[in-house]
Amino acid sequence: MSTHDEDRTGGAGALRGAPARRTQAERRARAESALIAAAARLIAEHGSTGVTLARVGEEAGFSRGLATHYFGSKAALLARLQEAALAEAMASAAPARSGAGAAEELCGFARGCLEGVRNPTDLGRAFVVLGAEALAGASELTGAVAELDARTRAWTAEVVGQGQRDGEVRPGVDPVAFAPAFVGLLKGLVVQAAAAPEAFDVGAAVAESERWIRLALTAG
Amino acid sequence: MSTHDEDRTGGAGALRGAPARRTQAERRARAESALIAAAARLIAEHGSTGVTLARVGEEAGFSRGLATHYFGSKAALLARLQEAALAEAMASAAPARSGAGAAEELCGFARGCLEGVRNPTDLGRAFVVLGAEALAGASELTGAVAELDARTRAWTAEVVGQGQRDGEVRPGVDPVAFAPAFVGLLKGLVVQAAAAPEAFDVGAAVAESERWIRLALTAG
Amino acid sequence: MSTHDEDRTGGAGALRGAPARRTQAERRARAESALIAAAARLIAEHGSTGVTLARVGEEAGFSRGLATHYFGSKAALLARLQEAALAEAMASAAPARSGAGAAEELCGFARGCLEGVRNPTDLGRAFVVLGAEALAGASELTGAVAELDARTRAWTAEVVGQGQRDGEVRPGVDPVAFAPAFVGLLKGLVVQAAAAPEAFDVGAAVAESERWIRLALTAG
Amino acid sequence: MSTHDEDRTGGAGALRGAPARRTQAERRARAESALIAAAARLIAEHGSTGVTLARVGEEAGFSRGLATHYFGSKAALLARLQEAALAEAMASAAPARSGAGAAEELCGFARGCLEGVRNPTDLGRAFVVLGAEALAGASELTGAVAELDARTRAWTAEVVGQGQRDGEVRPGVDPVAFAPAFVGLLKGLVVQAAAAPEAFDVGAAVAESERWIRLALTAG
DNA sequence: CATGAATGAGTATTCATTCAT
DNA sequence: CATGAATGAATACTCATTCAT
Repeated sequence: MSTHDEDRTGGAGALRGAPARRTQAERRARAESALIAAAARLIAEHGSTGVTLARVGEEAGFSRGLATHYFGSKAALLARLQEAALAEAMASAAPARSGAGAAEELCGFARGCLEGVRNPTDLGRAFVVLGAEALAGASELTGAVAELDARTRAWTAEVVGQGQRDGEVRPGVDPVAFAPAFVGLLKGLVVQAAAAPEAFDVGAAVAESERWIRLALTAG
Repeated sequence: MSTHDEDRTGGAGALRGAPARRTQAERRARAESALIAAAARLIAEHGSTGVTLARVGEEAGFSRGLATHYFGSKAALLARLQEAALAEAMASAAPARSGAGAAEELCGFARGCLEGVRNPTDLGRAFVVLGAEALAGASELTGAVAELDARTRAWTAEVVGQGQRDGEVRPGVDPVAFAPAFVGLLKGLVVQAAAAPEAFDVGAAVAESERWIRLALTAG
Repeated sequence: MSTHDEDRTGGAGALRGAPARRTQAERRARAESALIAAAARLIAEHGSTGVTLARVGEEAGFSRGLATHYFGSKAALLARLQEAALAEAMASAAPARSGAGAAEELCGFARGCLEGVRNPTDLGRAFVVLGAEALAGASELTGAVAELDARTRAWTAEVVGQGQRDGEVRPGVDPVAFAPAFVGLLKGLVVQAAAAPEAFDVGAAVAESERWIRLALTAG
Repeated sequence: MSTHDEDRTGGAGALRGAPARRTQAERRARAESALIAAAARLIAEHGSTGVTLARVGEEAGFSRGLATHYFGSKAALLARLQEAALAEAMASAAPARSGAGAAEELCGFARGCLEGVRNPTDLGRAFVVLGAEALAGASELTGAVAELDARTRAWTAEVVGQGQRDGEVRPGVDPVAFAPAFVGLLKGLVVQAAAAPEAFDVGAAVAESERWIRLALTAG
């Protein structure tokens, strides 16, 4: 195909060749994205049981068979979806150090997490749902969730340790024990909010959580 | 059949009638319990997808049709299971006040929760699994989980408020904001531990959490 | 693409034109052969169910769509394959008369058949498989197999008749009745050997068969 | 049905338990037989590819799902069918010794086989078809076919050996080498006749085969 | 009361085929 | 000419549910 284009366009062949290929590839990539987005939407709304390959195809505006055609199996589709969702989650899991103090950095992360609860993306919700279902142990996502947790804990412990070296954090604090409590506090809030967003004042809960974090870093 | 026989045997009807009925009712109750226990086991091990009415019957040592016969539909069986699991969970959700101080009461509850992670019951695991799947909103369990959370938060706030009236808890603390942070901390730890029990030191994390709770109750 | 290049390079058109076309035709013929060979391989290994148009293309080292592009439909591909396999089989079905005596000619043919069992070609195996499946009557190959049998019988009868005219074969033998027995003996041995090559001594069986054939030609 | 009868016949209550069960079991057994018969019919006519679980159910006069319900998978259904067909085939494969002479016994068997070609049962045709398809090596029937062949060869060798001990068969004949030739002759005739019943005179071919067999047993 | 036979709807998956590039 | 994107029909298999015994 690139040859055809080059044959036609003549001169600027060097630039044209790629687009021709990209057209097919683009079509494919675009359709794949659409399918994954559709799958995320469906999972976010109906759980992974509510997702069928046929529905994914139709939700994305294609035929019933396309999702199967691309991903081969439902498991593969879910795997791809998890990959995408995990990448999105990972991006925020261990953010680059901002250079602010430890307390500020941790509290900023906490606010970011809860903000994600208020304006969730389909992919984010799908990740939560899949992660939750993975608790049954049936899924391969279990490992991914565990890794994400571990990564966030490691980042937390590092921030706390740095705060100690900077003299901001009380020396008696054990960064390694601190981390799971911190991660737990956030996860627990997120899960509560996900189950019943209106049942309590999320803003106040975040503020209270920040109070806890600052106390845990500095008080004895 | 045994009823038929006993009905027919007539004679000592006055004496026989009640026991016979109780025997029937007991048998029924016993079989139902066995079915629910089997369902809990299956869900705990294979997730809610792995549960079929036929398998429940066989897992319980009965025929393939019995679960349908008793519960009528799969939805009804799951509802009954949720009910049972919820009852078990509720029992520990808002424990009777022990009379100890607020900090001690909350920390004791925290230790109890994490203990539950270490020695889980089938019903408990089934509840976690169903609750997790309920996040998708597809299930009717969502409401139950939310109610459980709410109840635990209410209990927490009450304990904190009582602590303030007793002078043990710092007056500046807002019990209503405190509660979701407390519940979140526990839920988050439980979920982390459920996903990867060996990934971190649960005991140390619990100790650290107690430190946080005591600080949040008393420090400024 | 190389053709395009050649088309474009123009210049020596008179000389280039024909070769270019021949190259095209050759390429096509070569690709078709490769596709048919790939199909034969797949059928020989996995039965006709294991053959898909896409797999044939890939097995041959081309794209998934090429087999469809060339043959139009699966039926057409199988037809072409059968044609090719039949041609190969026919070549040995009624070999040119060697000029040896009838007994020697028939025994030589028998040895050749059994040799084919030991070193089968993909095309040969595909023919056996397709022919076997054709027994159900679903395929159009049934006729081809029958024709092949008929042709071999005709050749056999002719060899026997010639043997009678040469005085080598006993006059009482009916060539037309002799033929199906001869063909049956060979087919039956081939099939037995194909089903379980190690279950009996093929060499001894061939020797015994030769004894039968010589006796049937000469003894009373 | 039998229950109805017995219900009507009254009296013999002690006999009641079993029949009730038998009715269910009978229903099942009858339906299973009907399904297998339907499957045999379909395979005989359309080959194993033409057999669908749904079609089997409908052909048998039941629902589309019943075959799956009973046999669990298509492979299992085919296995059951093979079992049944093999049992039928085995029954004639190594018949009880008739006490007649070796030649008579073998020729009688040959006539029986060819007779089976003229009046085939669905199960018999299904066996031939499945056996033929098994040549591709994909099926598990390959082993069954091989075993059937081996058994027939063993019976043949035994008959020949006994004939030698009786002085009817020439001592120089090797029973073990004789057997595959004999079995091959029959199989080959059967296959030729199956492919094209009208293409040659089966009766004459059988007579000629008998001539071969008698010669092979007695002539030098 | 209890069993299990029978049904049929739903779903994943395969694959020939059509069509755009 | 060649690739591969997209479709849709066919089919194996699962399972809740109904019904006969």
